[in-house]
Amino acid sequence: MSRYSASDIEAKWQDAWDEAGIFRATRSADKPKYYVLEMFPYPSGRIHMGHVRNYTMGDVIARHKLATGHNVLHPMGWDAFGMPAENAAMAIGGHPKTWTYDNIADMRGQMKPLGLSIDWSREFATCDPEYYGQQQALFLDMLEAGLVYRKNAVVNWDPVDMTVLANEQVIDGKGWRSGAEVERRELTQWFFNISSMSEELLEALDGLDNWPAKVRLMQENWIGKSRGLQFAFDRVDGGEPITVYTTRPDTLMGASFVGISPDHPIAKALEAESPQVADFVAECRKGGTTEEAIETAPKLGYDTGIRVKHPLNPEWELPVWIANFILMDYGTGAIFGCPAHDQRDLDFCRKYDLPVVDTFVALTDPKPVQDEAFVPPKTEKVKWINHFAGLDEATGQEAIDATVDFAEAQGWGEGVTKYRLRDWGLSRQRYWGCPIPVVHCDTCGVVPEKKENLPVRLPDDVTFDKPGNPLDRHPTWRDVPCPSCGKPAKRETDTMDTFVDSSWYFARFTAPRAETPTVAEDAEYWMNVDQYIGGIEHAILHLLYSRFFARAMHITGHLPAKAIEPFDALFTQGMVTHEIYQTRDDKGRPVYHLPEDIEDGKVKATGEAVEIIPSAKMSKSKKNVVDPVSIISAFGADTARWFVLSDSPPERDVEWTAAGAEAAFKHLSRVFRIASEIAEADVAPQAADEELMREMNKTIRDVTLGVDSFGFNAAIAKLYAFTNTLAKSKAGTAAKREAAKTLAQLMAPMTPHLSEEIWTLLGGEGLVATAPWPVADEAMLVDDTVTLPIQINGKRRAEISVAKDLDKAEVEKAALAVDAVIRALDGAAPKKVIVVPGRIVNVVI
RNA sequence: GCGGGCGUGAUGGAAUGGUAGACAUAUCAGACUUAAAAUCUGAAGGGGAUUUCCCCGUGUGGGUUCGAGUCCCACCGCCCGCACCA
Repeated sequence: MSRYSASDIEAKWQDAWDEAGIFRATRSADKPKYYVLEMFPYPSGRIHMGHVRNYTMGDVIARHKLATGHNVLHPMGWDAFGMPAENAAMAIGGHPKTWTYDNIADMRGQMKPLGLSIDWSREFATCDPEYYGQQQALFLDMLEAGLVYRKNAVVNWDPVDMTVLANEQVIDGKGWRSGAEVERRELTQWFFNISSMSEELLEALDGLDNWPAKVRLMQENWIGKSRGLQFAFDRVDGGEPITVYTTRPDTLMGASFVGISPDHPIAKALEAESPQVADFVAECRKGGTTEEAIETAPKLGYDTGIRVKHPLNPEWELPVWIANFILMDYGTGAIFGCPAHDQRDLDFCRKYDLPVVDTFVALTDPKPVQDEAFVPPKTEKVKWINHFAGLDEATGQEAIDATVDFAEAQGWGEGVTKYRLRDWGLSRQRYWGCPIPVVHCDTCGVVPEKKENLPVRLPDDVTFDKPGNPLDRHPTWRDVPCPSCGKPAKRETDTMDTFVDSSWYFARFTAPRAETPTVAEDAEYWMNVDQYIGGIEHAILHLLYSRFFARAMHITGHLPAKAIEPFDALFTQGMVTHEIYQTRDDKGRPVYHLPEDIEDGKVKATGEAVEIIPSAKMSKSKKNVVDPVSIISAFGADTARWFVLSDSPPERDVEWTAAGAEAAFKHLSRVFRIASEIAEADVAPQAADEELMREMNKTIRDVTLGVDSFGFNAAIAKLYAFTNTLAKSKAGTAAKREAAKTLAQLMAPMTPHLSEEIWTLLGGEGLVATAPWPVADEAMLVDDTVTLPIQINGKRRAEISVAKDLDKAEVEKAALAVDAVIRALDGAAPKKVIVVPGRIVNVVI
């Protein structure tokens, strides 16, 4: 009998699957389709355990669906544009293209040994001209449909690197790479008109029943719908009225000032003529943009001297202040401050000695506001003081509605709905991205490139030795004739945000080689993605952008109406974590050590004892990483796959431990050994056969349920238990053989190579991967006799064994005859006896 | 501050309102072995009685129920997301 040798087995069966072509997705009318997709990776060059977990989960689903008679689409590609490639080119030379395609080759080489059931014939990278050319075509269609436009926007500009920085690349107001003070610059940029779909994107969240509630909620908050009143304050000096937006118009009688943003047009006008205002505004803009800085920044205000009239009482004048806490981007950039019912306004008024007027008080404890604003839930009833629309006791919401009606009836304000969601700026002043396919002509303006000229390819002959965008200084690429009038013109040198690339790749997988972005029949057949799997970190941007793109692609005729919500079900998996091993150097600074350099809590090389820091996400800087490649070479892919699924529920983090990995390997070896023994045995049928078959059918039921409901860890626990049962069973060889073959089938989604080997060993026909998934025999799931626990007053005191269909009265009789019950009753009659058939008996005394 | 989630043995975790701790790790004991590894068998929530019996036990306190880890209320702790959003 041979030993379990993962390396021999795994390569052999991967070849067999390839040869049989069983993972190639095909359209056919006779089978239902199933599209399972894991979020595609960025080609960093190395796969990590998080990838293994993510793709294994998808693979379990894909293989299970294949075995249950579906046409499965399970593709893989590369999110291949982006800054790391350019940074590498700047840091170590070379070309982003070479770097990226080399990385893709390396990663594919690391991924293939995992034995994933991927249709590699559909693979693409977003930096393939065949892909980004179609993306350019989509862009042009969206431009024509009014879904893309240009406007000025303020960006973080790094004057040394001559590039735009994302917010997270600005650290303490300085560029993360150059360290230069970041400037705010206004540039003309391209935007997707995602805000035009705010309401639609919000409402459709309701239909996404198979998405985590958490993700839907995060998107809802991100879209940020609010309903309020918009109205204007007339200026005493007759200047342009100041329009404000408020979600609490009911507190208008508590207004004590009007506040405007430092970026408000009035503030800007004053800035130009008054040095004091200019100083103040500069002060406001100085503070950092980090959350911490914003949070701790004190309230600053500047009285402009402008006075406005209260809309309900023209005699009542309010001062206009510039305040640093008012955002120009939200609402109208101007508010009225009601200190009694808003903490920010209260802080502000206390600081600048402005009046505080209560507009309502609590019903039970009516006292005026001191240092804490009174902000009860909008559903709580409160007592109103001198309410203009005549309310006395009412909830905040009722008062808001009444106020909006009142203002609209009197004609000085209107109810308005606003969204926090802003348009998606897609311009990046970068080389390694999808070129925006337009030309700027002095005569014709912005001219779309002709579709027959697509793709607008990135030029290869670029250098990164100078700061700035190489496209911008590439004359032969940049200087082109205008597609419209033919006069000399310039190409757009901005490229697209990489989120664009990942916003439609799922659609492209349905027809990856087509000469159009999608093909109607393929999209109709394969869409939607039945199960999408990825990390929670993409809960907002990637998923929201994809939902927008799917709608845009429908509008422009590239996706069917059913695909506007492209992901039917979403699963967000947890991370793979590991302990951190730390020592300290002679200056007391922490030094981290790789897990493979540690033995018995000591550094192998030096014998120094390490401090163990609790598990955290695997990261290179903390060195708490385990390389999938070395795990595969030590134990095999099946062990890695088994372990990442086994120890924790898939939505939670799983801790990688050496002991756990080893245990997984031992278990798979044991399964192999048990199966080998069965294959060689010859024992006649035994009385124990039936018991084994019953357990087998229960296992089929439980594992199928587990695999269907992302209960992978629970399914694996059942497989462990069944393996124990099989190992100890006294059944004959025929029954054991059947049990072991079923075990192979049930394990196949998780450990496909080992399962094939066992399947063949036991004389299974063809590949286990395509063998029909076992179905539990209902008759075998019900035991003839059941053990019922007997409770006395809800506490378990005994148990009885009864026939499964014994009627309630008989069960009650049997229960009352149990010693423990007789003792407890002590001759008295029970108050009540509850019999739950097949479950439990509870005797109340 | 707002919103959401989670608290179960030494550890990861299991449990359609119905025998809490499945399964696994670590631990301990035994078998096999010259020995070790591997493998196999068994023990194990806490406490008490030592025969198989009793008490306590799912963060804390209350409630609903014949019965609560599970449902409800309050509190404590931890984690995540958002945030001067008017």
